[in-house]
Amino acid sequence: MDIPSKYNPAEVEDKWYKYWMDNKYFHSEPDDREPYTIVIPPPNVTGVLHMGHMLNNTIQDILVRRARMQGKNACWVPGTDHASIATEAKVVNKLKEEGVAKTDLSRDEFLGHAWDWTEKHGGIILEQLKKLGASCDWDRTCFTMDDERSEAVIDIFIDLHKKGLIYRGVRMVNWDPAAQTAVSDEEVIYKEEQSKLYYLRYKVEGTEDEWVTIATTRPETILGDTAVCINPNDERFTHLKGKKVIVPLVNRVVPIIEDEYVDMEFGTGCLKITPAHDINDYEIGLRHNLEVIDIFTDTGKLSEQAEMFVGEDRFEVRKLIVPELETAGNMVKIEDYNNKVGYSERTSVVIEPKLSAQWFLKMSELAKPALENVMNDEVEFHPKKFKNVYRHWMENIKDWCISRQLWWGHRIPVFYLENGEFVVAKTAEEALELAIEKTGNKELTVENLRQDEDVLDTWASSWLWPISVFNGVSEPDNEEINYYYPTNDLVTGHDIIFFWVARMIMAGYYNRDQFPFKNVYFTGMVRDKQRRKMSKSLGNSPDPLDLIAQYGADGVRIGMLFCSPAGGDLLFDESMPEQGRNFTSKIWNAFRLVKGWEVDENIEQPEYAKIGIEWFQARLSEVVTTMDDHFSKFRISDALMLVYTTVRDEFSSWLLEVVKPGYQQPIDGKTYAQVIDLFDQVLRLMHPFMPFITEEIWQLLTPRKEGESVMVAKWPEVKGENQQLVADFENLKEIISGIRTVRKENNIANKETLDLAVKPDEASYSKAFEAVLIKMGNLNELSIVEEEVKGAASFRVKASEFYIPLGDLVDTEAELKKMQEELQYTKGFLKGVEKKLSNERFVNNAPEKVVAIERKKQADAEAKIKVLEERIANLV
RNA sequence: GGGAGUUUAGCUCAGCUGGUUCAGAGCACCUGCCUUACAAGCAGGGGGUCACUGGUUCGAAUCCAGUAAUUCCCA
Repeated sequence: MDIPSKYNPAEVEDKWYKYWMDNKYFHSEPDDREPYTIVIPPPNVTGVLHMGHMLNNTIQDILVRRARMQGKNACWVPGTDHASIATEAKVVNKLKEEGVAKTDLSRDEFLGHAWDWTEKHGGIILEQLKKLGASCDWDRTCFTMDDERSEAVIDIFIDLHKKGLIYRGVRMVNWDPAAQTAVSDEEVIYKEEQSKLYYLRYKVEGTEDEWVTIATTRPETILGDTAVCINPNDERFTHLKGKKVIVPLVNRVVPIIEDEYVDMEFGTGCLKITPAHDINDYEIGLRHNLEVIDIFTDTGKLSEQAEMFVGEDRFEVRKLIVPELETAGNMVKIEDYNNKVGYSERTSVVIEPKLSAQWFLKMSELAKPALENVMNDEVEFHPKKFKNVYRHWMENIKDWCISRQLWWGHRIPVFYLENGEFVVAKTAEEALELAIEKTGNKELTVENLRQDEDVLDTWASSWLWPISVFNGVSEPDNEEINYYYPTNDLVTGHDIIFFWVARMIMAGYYNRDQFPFKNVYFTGMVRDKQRRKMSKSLGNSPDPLDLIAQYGADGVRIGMLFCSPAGGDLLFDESMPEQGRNFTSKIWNAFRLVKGWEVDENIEQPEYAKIGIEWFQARLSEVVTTMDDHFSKFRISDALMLVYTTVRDEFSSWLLEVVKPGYQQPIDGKTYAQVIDLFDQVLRLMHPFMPFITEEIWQLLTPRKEGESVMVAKWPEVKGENQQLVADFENLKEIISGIRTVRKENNIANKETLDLAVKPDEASYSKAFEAVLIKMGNLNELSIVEEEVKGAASFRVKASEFYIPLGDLVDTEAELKKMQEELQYTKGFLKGVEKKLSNERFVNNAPEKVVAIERKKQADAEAKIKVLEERIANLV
């Protein structure tokens, strides 16, 4: 076999991905095996793969591949969401560039363009996930706006409305003037900004020169003022009670009202009230029955109601109104001021609080089981700390504004009659029936009904995702939903815990009285080395596909995970995939070594090989146990680190070096077969993390049948456990390490053989390992002695002593110094132990096991001190 | 303003029920080595007042209180 000296991921990856697809290994159908299910957090249909997706999907793939190897019926459902606002914004922009305004198009025409866009760009991201090795069941790919998913959204709307949980109300919403839609509280990002605080004075009605000064950051909103408010407890303003003031410029007379909301410390203690454009003012307005004057249009320009600057942009007006106020004598002063301004997450324009009629979903009842079952760990969060965050949000939950003033999305299934009443129905025809029933007017036609223009929030479809991908909303008793639901694990960023995770849990309990997933694994954010978020505008985000091309998918996958503790941020740096790639090289070279051996079936298995293999099998069992433990606790990066060190240290540096035949010598058949088997086991452990290289090597390691694959091979089981063997081997490693140190300190090359004399202590020296010791130490002779050896370098492992005769070379001074230091340290150590043991309360109160350990430490230290003291005495 | 988290080696972080190998890992650094699979490597090595102050305990990185720094979420 001709094995290339360098592993070439580009050649290998596409080949095996195709092989897996051709063999339908990713595909799942319900059967009698235990299911293991993950639904993908659907990425935006028009998005491209970024580093966050890489992390997220790598983790999902690891979980799903391992489950598959454990014999479960693993099903990872992929898909995308339609991202109402973001996609519509992109389509609007594209049309604009072509000289077409959205307002020139009919709804259907616009949706045609949106679907074109979706078909052109949608799915790119899923194709990119294939490059990463994602083992999704692509036959199940879903889209939040495909027929089944759309039906689910409409059905659930109708159902929730029937149960009285959906209502229409006029509320202050977060208005995005660019997208011209309401957005949820979660979609508003507050940023601290340097702005100005304007002090304006309003003349008191009926006085010549009496004024009231207020402070505001938004002077343009005075045009919508309908009151000035003072705190009833504020003695400074007692004289103003019951009076009226004149709003500057527009000269509207408005009342001075009293409300304890006003902070007496802030500004002047007087507050202007603009009920249409501030949530707090709105609530005060309701309490005091104030007029509401909406001075903005949906695009953020001044409306007719403003009376001035009509048609000008809101920020332009802020500049224009200041000189006007100065001229009119109303401007008292302007101060610098830091305040927080809300921006739309989608369009990055300043959010305008605006009154409008919207559809809301009542949350309090839905939240109850969702909160309870997270707090009692029915649904487990990893890491646990997110339970706090979740609880806080759930306990203060507000109704969810689910309507969006957009066209791209699920149109609200509400049909208005001409008299303003409405019916809720799946289709216009059904709506007509209901309308006739409601009005008793048989003359009604579809023409008399008008469907609500708005669509539903994207999350109103995403929250059904774990159910709707199995069509479990519209057909709640179908075979698939019964088999795959609830799903096992959800892997997602902690930034969408409210948007999505919380709402999915609510939907799960509402629809099926069952959690949607057992575990939620929250990943951190991928940031750059300076802890900045990866973003397009900063240009600090590498293109994942470039990274894959450069380092291989396996290298990128494990590179990302090396530094990715659960829930912690990941500080990405190119050295990470580089380290990942280096590790793939390491494995490749180990493979080349093994496959390069010539096998001779006539040779007996050497003792060293027999022991080395027994040891590694025992050690591997420990590793499997620890791995399973790590996975059960979602310590994915710990699991990876364990694989990494096992391959590099235990497998390559110890096992392979131990069994390796001499230069140009053949290896015996038994050892070879056993090493191949152990290599196979190791590849299986590595496979979920690095699927491609493990498949390549696994296929080349030994002849395989068509259709076999490491990805469906059995996950290694614990066998050949032997704690004593592993512990003894650790002593052996220390001895060999001691020999290496002696070589180094005395400049003795590795190829020069040495003699070693051992003054053994039973507990720390096992004769069974001598064959390995001779080989790994490159020893000429190994002898057991009862007395110390003079003229030799020495070292100790536990209470065993080792001598390497060096004749004249030995530096007695240095030896002595070394031993004195060792003695001093051990004495100090012993002192600490003795202090503990002489404390009666320790001996009486501590568990027996702990005391026994201390006694053992004491005995070991005493033995070592004795050895050292004798040796020093003889040297002096 | 309210709440939560974090603080352990130069960096990023583990440290699980207080007790062994409790002060660890990876990276970075330093020293050897082109040794026969691997220099994208191997063999070694140095480095920490576990933020600070107190408390509980036979025993604290670990539990409690306070202080400081810092991050995030919410308003």
